Amino acid sequence: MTALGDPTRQAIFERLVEGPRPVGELAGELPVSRPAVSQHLKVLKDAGLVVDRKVGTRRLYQVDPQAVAELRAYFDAFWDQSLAAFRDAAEKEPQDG
Amino acid sequence: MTALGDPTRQAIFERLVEGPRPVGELAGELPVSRPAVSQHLKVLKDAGLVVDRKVGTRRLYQVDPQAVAELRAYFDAFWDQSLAAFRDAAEKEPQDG
DNA sequence: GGCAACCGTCAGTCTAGGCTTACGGTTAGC
DNA sequence: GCTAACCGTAAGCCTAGACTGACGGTTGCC
Repeated sequence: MTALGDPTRQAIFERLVEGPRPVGELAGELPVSRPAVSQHLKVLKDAGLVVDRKVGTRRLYQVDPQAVAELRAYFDAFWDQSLAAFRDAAEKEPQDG
Repeated sequence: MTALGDPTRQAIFERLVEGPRPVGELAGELPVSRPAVSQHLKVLKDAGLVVDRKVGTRRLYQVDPQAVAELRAYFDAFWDQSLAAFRDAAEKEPQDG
């Protein structure tokens, strides 16, 4: 979660969802330098959100679907829980019924 | 996403999933002061993640299920997309046949 | 009215971390 | 071997923002 908190990192993440991309290409589309992108990618990689592989002199990064699945499950559980708590609170605090 | 990036804010958010809580109670469970919790709650509220209501002299905060639903949908779409891109990349880069 | 409990906001401090520049390492092509 | 392209890392700067202490406002109770 902390990894996706930064706007730049989220922008990188969203681009990597579409498919594998090299570092330089990402930096060209973003208002930050290439090293900055490289650092963000390291954070995303350490968080397990992206994977990388070398292709020639370039390095391709891509979103790991399994990590997204875990985030999905995280909010799935929270949705059920918050919905139940919300109904519960609505019953105890009836404003017009 | 930025709102949930901070660890303290995430801790608050996770507690509010279980049900409505007053500010002072949250502050008692966390290693930060009450004003800090109040400020975090403001951020969460501005982001639309939580809702609040006054009950006597206290103010109860709670997670808005609809906001969680949106986050869920966000990662849902990304999951499909990243999975498709992942398979695609695997076909183009067959390491062992 | 007076007191206590609970909370939001302001001002100020201080640290985490995002960014850039500079450097070195690796790979492809000749 | 030489050059160029691509990238990761280190050092340093600097701003956003997380936190605290102090204050005032509101509500409930006697």
